[in-house]
Amino acid sequence: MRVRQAAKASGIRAVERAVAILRTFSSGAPELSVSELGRAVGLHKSTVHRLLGTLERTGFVVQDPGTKRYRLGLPLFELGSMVVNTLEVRRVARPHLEEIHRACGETVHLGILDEGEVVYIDKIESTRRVRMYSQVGRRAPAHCTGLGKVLLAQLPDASLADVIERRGLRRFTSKTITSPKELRDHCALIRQQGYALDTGEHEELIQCAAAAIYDHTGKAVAAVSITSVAAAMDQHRVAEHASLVQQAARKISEGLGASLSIR
Amino acid sequence: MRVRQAAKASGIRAVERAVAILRTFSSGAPELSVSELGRAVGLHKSTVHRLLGTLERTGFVVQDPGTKRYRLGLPLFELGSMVVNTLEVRRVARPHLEEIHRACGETVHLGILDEGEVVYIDKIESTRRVRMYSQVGRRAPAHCTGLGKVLLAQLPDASLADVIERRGLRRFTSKTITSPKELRDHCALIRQQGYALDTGEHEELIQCAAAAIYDHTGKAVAAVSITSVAAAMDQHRVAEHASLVQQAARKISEGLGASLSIR
DNA sequence: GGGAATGTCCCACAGCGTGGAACGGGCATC
DNA sequence: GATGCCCGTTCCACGCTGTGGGACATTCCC
Repeated sequence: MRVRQAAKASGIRAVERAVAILRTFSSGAPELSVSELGRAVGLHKSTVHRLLGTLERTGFVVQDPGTKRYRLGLPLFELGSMVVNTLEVRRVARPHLEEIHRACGETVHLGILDEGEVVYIDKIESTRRVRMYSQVGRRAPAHCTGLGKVLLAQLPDASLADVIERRGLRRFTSKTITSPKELRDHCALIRQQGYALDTGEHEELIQCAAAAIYDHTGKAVAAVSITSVAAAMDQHRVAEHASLVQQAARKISEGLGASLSIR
Repeated sequence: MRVRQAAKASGIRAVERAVAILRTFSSGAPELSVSELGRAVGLHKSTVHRLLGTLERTGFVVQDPGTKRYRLGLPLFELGSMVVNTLEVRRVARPHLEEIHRACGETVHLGILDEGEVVYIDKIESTRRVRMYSQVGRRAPAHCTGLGKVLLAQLPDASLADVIERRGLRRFTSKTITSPKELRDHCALIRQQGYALDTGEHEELIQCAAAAIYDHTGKAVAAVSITSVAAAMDQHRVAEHASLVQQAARKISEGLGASLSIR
């Protein structure tokens, strides 16, 4: 047997393996076979089979009787829904996201920072024909997205440095900020102007304006953004979007009990 | 040690226990302590503590550093989102749900049947002041909800009997159908008219019209419903809602490849 | 019809998960 | 301020339980 992890505050192996199996499923590969999973997590197929059997009896995975392949099950969806449904910010923000959407018709996102990455926790789809593709629950890098940058800008210097070190500053387009110093300067600008712009830094044709949401302690807990296709944008629209997200972010922050004086 | 389960095609105990811990979290109790969890699942707190530690390192739970209590973590949300995002019916149905909502302004639900219960997989909130409370990801009984009944009506007799036996026909209001025979007759009516009505059978003042969605094999895979407050309803509105859900359900079914001739 | 890959089942071994006990800290009660 | 209670956490020896190899039937593809 191949040793994968050299101990280090070891957890329960069977549980870790079960989780690893679950996390192997992705949008690109929503259905996997025993053998595929075995290769992916580096385990003997009999071991994987047993783990899958256990997970199936809990409903966390389901096996297609025809193809014998496995998918994730609905109980996971229920647990996952609980996570966001109990996120107060999501509840409070929803009506304001709708208001933004009514005002501009573009895609509106609500996101938080987790482990140095952006996680989309709510979304209203653009009514326009050309749309950006995104999904609630997915992750995106922080250093090249509006939501991410506006949240990074609120981190203490040490935390920002930590994120940069752990996640790196991968280049996605010619506009992507890949130098730590440049990113720090950019964050200072974001703090000063009160919103972040992403001008094709993650995907070439996508623009984005984002503003941070604060809780009652003054901590930035989430951010709201408007995403649009760059071609349709001019200076005026950019300013309008920036203004919309700032207003909404302020109202949501107030809804979370943030005192009016803060920002 | 107390034996909880008398074997029976035993799975991996540690994994089953980990899942049991995760499932102990609920909307009503989104934060739990080691001891609470220990009591809930019937395990020694040191065992629970170790399982939680493992789950924490995978991100499935997070511990509040202050209160020491545990919550479910975002990775669960990600996995759960994947489950619905890969549900084709949800993608196909979304625009039609929006269309219904524009037409009537009421709460619109998309739901499926899982283990004899309704699971809400999408929702558009009513714009009216008085709203029904529901959450995507939650479950509801099938025998007393529009979504549930219209899906039960599509089950083979044996499957319906199985659901009744396993879930029972619990009474929620004076209108709730609690007799198997009555439910079967009611299902026949639903099949005949092509939609189901819930007139306060689950919650006193809530009315609901629902229609089933079929996939390319002709199997009912989901259902769409309009929920409204009973007081505001008259015969005409009921008929309108029934018509709306039927039209939408037909279009969604077509989007899933159901042949036009079926229903 | 052969060959390879698959899913499933079984088994003996020892590695790993187990729960009891013990420790330290926080909180309410007296 | 002392007391007792309950909490979360850590440690450890024991023996149960998860492990992976192997065998088998089946399916798929050359």
